[in-house]
Amino acid sequence: MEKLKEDFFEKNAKEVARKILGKIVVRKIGERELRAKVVEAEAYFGEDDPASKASKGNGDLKKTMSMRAGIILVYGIHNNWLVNFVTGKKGKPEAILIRALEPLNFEARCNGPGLLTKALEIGKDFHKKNIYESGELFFEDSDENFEIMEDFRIGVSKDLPEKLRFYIKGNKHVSRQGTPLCKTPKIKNENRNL
DNA sequence: CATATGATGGACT
DNA sequence: GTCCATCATATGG
Repeated sequence: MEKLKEDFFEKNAKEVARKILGKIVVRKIGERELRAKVVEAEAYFGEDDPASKASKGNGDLKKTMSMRAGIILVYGIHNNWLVNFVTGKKGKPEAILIRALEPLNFEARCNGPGLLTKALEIGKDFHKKNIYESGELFFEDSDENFEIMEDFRIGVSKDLPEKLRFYIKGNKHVSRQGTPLCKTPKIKNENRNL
């Protein structure tokens, strides 16, 4: 299968989050090549998205999200690294968060954004690299067919009134199949430009 | 430098 | 379902 190119990621984050499902993440570590299928992803926007830290004046994060599509964005939270990929046109702060993977040729738990970065040995050193040139982390296309579910994002305190989380129905590696926890009410946001 | 704050995960009821 | 250890960042003095 072919590597996914820039045009795949240049689209709206919501669309990319949906279409990345089923695609193959390839992580090369020396002689090893880890392959895993994306089973869950979320879309984030740097502006007009209260769930995104980039919306409240986070300089570097927002700047990175505005970079060219395909830039790898690594963000630390609690004691985990979360890996994102910049989407949309250059200048638009958008990204997708990879939340869960199905390991294909290795054994590891990848049913959560913090776990998959550990399994694939992705750390801050990948921040601002891109998936075209590094050769250590990229995506391969796939034409697998499956049913896509959508839901509100997980773990965010203030979500948009819009379903921006996508996952493969029935896949055991998805972090949560049921209703995600969303402690605070969804806020309204009419002005965003998705 | 000090402090606040989670895009978490796992253990537990 | 609930609780909470733990640490990379952001931000303010």
